[in-house]
Amino acid sequence: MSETTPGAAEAATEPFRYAAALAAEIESRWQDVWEKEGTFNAPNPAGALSDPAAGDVAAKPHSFIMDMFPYPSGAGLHVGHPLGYIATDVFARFQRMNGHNVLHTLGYDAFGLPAEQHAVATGQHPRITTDAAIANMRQQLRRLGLGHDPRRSISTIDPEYYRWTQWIFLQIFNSWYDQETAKARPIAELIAQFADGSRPTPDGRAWSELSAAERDELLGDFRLAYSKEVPVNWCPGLGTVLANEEVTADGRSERGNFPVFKSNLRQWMMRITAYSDRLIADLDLLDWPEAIKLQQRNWIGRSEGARVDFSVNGDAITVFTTRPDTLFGATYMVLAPEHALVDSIVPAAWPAETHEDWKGGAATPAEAVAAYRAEAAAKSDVERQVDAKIKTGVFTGAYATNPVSGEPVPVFIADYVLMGYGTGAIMAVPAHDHRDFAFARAFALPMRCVVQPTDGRSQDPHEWDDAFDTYDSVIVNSAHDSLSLNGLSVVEAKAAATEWLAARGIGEGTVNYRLRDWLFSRQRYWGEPFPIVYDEDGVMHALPESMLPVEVPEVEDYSPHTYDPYDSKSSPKTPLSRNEDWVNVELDLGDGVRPYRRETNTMPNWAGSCWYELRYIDPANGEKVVDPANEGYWLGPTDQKPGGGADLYVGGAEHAVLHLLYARFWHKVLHDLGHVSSVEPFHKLFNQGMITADVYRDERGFPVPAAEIEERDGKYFWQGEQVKREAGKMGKSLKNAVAPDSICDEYGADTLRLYEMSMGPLDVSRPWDTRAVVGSYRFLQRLWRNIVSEDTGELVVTEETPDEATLRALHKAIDGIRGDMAGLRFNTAVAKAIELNNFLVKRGSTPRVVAEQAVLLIAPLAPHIAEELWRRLGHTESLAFADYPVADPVYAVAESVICVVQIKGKVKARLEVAPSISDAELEALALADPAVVAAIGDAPVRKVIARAPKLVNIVTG
RNA sequence: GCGGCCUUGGUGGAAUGGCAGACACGCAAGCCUUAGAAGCUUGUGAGGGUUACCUCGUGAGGGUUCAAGUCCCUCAGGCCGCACCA
Repeated sequence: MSETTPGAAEAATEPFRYAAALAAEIESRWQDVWEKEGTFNAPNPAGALSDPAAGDVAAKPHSFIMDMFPYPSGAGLHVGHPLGYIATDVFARFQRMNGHNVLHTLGYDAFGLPAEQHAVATGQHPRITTDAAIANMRQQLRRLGLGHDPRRSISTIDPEYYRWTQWIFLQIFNSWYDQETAKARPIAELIAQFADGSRPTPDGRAWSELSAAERDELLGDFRLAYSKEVPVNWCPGLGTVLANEEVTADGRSERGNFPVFKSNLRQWMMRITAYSDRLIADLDLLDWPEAIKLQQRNWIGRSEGARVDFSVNGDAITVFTTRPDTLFGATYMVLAPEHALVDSIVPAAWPAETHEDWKGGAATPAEAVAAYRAEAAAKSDVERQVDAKIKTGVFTGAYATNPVSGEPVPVFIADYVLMGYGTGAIMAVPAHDHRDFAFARAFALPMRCVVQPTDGRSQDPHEWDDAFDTYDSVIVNSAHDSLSLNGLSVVEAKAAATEWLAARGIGEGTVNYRLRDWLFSRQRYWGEPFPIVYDEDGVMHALPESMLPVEVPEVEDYSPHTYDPYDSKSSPKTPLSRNEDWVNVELDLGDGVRPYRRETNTMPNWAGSCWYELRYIDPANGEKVVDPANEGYWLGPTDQKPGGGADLYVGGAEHAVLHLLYARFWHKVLHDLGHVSSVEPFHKLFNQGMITADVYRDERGFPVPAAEIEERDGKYFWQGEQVKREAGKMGKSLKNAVAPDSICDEYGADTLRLYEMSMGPLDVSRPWDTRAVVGSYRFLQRLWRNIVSEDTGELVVTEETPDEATLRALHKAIDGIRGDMAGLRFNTAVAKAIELNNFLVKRGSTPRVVAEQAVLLIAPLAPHIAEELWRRLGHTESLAFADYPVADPVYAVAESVICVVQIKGKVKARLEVAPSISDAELEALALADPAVVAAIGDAPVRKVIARAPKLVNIVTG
């Protein structure tokens, strides 16, 4: 490739030409200047990063512009990765030129699975491979000329960073959610309530009578971070448990694509569910894409309904339903197989006349239940979903009583009812629910129609093909002495039924959420250790702040303990537990030196990214997670940002319910506890699209190197063989990755930046086309040529006063580009800059004042060439803080506009008119135009619409 | 199944309800060059006409409007999210 590189060939013969060699020289020189002078260091109002020389920064407008920080992969970057970084950099530079104090930096999210897997594969310690990957990435990104504040570039694996991750964990651990005030409070305040009796303990004993273990257990039910045995997603192939958000729709791990099983394990959880309502409500404060807000709302899944108690042999089974109006139609019940009440309701023998199909072939109900449970537990989530259409289950042998009809209803267990949602038990209304209908058909259960069908079917469900689940109808067959729902609409009946239940103490209106608590522990080496130890009695102790950070220990063997991916009976083992020297410690936690065992789970890789925006603000603060003065300055709420948060956050939409939900949750806890003034971490969110690339596959379907494809007559060949082309992601595995370095080598970083920004709107995916990059390169060459001679390197700008046409072209460009920049419409901003430049090319010469404005206009997009031209135009200061051009309204409006005259919507004439012309004048002018008169002919004019100054439409006939 | 988004020349894309196709790639012709590459100039939605110019045209069909790529409805195709969530 190097032989055909244009820059290399030209460098020797044309030293003054803006080609690769000159671009490379300019770019590395300016990158050095920026670094040496600390051009992009943003002063804080307080602390180590404040700068007296910067004046009163508090009085300056300021912007905090962020990227979702990268995971440093060993594979290196392709051109798709920096798209967002370039976009935020362009905007950050634009805002800086608008006088803003701009905080813009980039850190590294470096704990996590891939680094560990890479380390295991190469036999190198994860810290070594991760550091190497970060160094490589810094190198690649530096070439792009990103204006970052290097002092703020944190890394999550730095002990000085994760000591604060652990500190925040302790804040969360030492808090509980007070439903009364709807906010987190220190756990000490709850203990005080128990101690002084203002809050009774569950069993009524005094707090002082409880053992340490009992107190521990009780507080665990309140803490926002707690350890508990719960059904979790166990992934034997990875050897770790996973959060719900990390499991794909088809029941596999997002990383590695291994099957995931439900397993009851003691794990760390975060009580994110306490914040369900606030996480939904505060979305209204945010300037986020509606699609992302919707995804978060759906993920939290608020649904209003009722809890209803069904009695079984004196016990009550509580169900959650969104349709209390159909209570009369509940003809059986289903519990999740894991439901705690199952064992207590199962009778010794099958009731007389039990349907054979209900028994699952077992001699007793207990055997049937045991067999079904075993079967369900062995199923992976994948299998469970594949089998979703076929309803399975067994009868428990018990009957419950329908609270409104008083009828006995059989109680089943079935895996279509999930333990994790609602109460893990349902009332089944087969006539009006598709799943219940299918189950009832399979087990020959009775059905009752209680909602009047509106599609012509009869009221006998046994004649139906499927359930009738429309809300837009009225209730029927639903009355007894004290309650009649007949004739009520669905909405009215819901309220009436709920009220009736509440009055009798057997139910109440309630809200249920799909969101579950966040599974927060992983069986990994390469993550933050928990600042938790256990004493000899197994009682948990949080370490004091003074013992932070708990460093990741150096070990011989850091590989995870993985299993056969399908071995659902396996259970997790933590790599840290192998290291007895580290696990067993002697500490003085206030009552003398005692032996303790450390917690050996580690935090998930999301932990570090849950709060990094706070550390960007105050990276060197050793006293606090962030100085309130600095937090308030950069993130504090304002009229424009009612919840506060970073001014712009750019990243991929794939984090919609992972990182973005977790980070909002942590931020709210820190807010409640008084550590931050902002309620939300990110005010404006922008999702950039993906850069896609053609994938070429051979006959066997394997990708072949895209760079080696030859195209002939619309067909594609690799090494003489015809191959197929398809659209795909860009990446190493598809052999179509293009490295930013290769584009920089061939054209320069400014060309790459410009090309990426001009490919299309930032928020949509677009295909990479290496051939098209040359267009951006040519533009920069023409810009250069308008200002500097290619033959001599001398300035060629003229000292003339620009004529009016030139001023109009300039100010029209300024006006348009300014608006486009502010709206992140960089593609059209580039187009307008090219138009201005093309105008100057045609003009034949460039007046100095116009050249300077053009250079400033393009500076955020192509900063190196702009700095160089600015310097050559005689300026000694960097243009990073020069004022961005402002359009003069006198010239931004065209002197004359072409008005189109339409007759019945078809253009018949064009008039050149002043922009200030009135509708009436324009109408008169149009009707007098000979072409218009001719076109109208004899037809009567029925109506004339004039929209000065651009359009007149004459309606005839 | 539920929810959301998208569909414009050969390609990427542009168009506050007001001249569809800005800008760029590609392609074609020309200039330059020993030749190529690079660069420069001109042209480039489709069809018709010698020119002026005419007709058609934004996935398909319908509607609202003086006027629709843009707003509404139906349908098709594609993408994304959720999914046995009671």
